[in-house]
Amino acid sequence: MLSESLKVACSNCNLRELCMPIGLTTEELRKLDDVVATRRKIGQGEALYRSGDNFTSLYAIRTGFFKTCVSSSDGREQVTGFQMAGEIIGLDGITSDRHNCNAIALEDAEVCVMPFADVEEISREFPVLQRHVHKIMSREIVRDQGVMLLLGNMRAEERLAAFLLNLVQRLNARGFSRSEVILRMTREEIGSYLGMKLETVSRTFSKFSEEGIIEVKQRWVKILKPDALKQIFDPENAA
Amino acid sequence: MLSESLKVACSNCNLRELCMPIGLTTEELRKLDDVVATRRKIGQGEALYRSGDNFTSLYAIRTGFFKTCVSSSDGREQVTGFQMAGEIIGLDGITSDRHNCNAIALEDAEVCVMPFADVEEISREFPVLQRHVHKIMSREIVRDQGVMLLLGNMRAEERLAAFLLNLVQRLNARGFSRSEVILRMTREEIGSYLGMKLETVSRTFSKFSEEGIIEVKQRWVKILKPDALKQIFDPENAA
DNA sequence: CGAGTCATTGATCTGTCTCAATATTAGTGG
DNA sequence: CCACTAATATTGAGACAGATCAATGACTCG
Repeated sequence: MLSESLKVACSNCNLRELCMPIGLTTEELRKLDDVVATRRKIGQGEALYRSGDNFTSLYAIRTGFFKTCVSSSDGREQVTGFQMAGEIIGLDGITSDRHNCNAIALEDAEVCVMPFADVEEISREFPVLQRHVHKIMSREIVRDQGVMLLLGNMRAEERLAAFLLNLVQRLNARGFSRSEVILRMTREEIGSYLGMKLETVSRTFSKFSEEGIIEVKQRWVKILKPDALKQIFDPENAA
Repeated sequence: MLSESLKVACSNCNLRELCMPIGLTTEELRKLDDVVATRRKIGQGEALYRSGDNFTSLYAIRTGFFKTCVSSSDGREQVTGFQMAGEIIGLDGITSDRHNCNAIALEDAEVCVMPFADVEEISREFPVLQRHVHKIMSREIVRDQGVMLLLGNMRAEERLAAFLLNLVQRLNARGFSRSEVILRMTREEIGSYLGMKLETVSRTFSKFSEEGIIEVKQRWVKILKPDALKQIFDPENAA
């Protein structure tokens, strides 16, 4: 059995229920395997791509954890998202054929390289895949709208609560614990994402901890009262 | 001559250099005319679509001015963007087949209705159009990243300066003045978009006015020193 | 012309930032 | 294996940008 060639196939990737192959037939999956021809490893702290780089491909994260960030000309940096296994990054490059943000690995990572020309070609052939690509882009737009709501309307505690819940929810969908997380990012990166200073992030963690809602020890966080967290950023709809 | 039928055609729409038909051949344009079969008028204050509505179509704005906004379950509203002639709205609905935000006309408006299934069909036929649709979605993602940078990193003055410059730049691309604007939105809507309270918006307008950078009289704004505005939110790269 | 919406301005309050000191952890080389 | 260094995290005290509360003014539209 060609275990090597099996490895690089979407058709038996254990992320296929989260990633690109979602809802495809065997036939469509086989075609997709041709698109995802190569893999790429990125060491911790390294960039998968940087703002200004030529755009050629989308990337499906196989393992590892990324942040994407934009920076203004005067050096201010804004983290625009954190991405994990099964998520697609690189969409920002399509408009101008150049990437518009940096994608940095927060731990050693591996991605599947999907040349965008090939993605488009196979999309023309398979409406199901075409729709899926569109949904992925639209999902990113909807996510961004949620971040705007967070940045524009919420207070520090609400932001951090929303952040934690979103993180564990996504990790849970990947088979990890719903209550324990090892954060892959620094307080500064969390703060940048949430529009607050690292000291405020740290203080807010401590506050939650004092209130018995979570337990924190540096990067390790345990959620003791998920409902209390929900109530913080969404008082009406707390479960 | 069938002046009526000419009117509903992309092929002789005066927005075709800004909107969907960008860069298409005559043949492709003719096909696009079939997609854009209908128009719809929306009165001031009315919704083109609301969060939760079934998603069926994208909309190209022909005339008028829109805001899009999301609201959290506890009633907080965040304006996520202001859209004008030639811009495409509705992309948020693709992921879940339901719209995820409200699109409200800020003045009487008319849109071209583009059933998304038709857009996808013609995209499969014409790679140029397919790429264009992808670029439109990617452009929205990049725009959203810019808003995140604004909301996460900038102070009130910087936000308002960036907002004004962006607005006149887009109006200018549509043949309007680069220095005078009639704002179509209230101070509260500007504030919601920029993550600040309406009083702060008003005060910041007044401050710019005192400094001789702009002239303001309610909804009417004249930009006297565009470079000074640029310098506020981008000290390094001011023209 | 009158009622309602929207904008401006003032006075005060507060959440978050800033500056600063200390503590913890991870990484490095002897 | 341990000391040393650099990076990261926590915590405190004080300052400030923007929020809040409140009153007045301007415009719009039936």
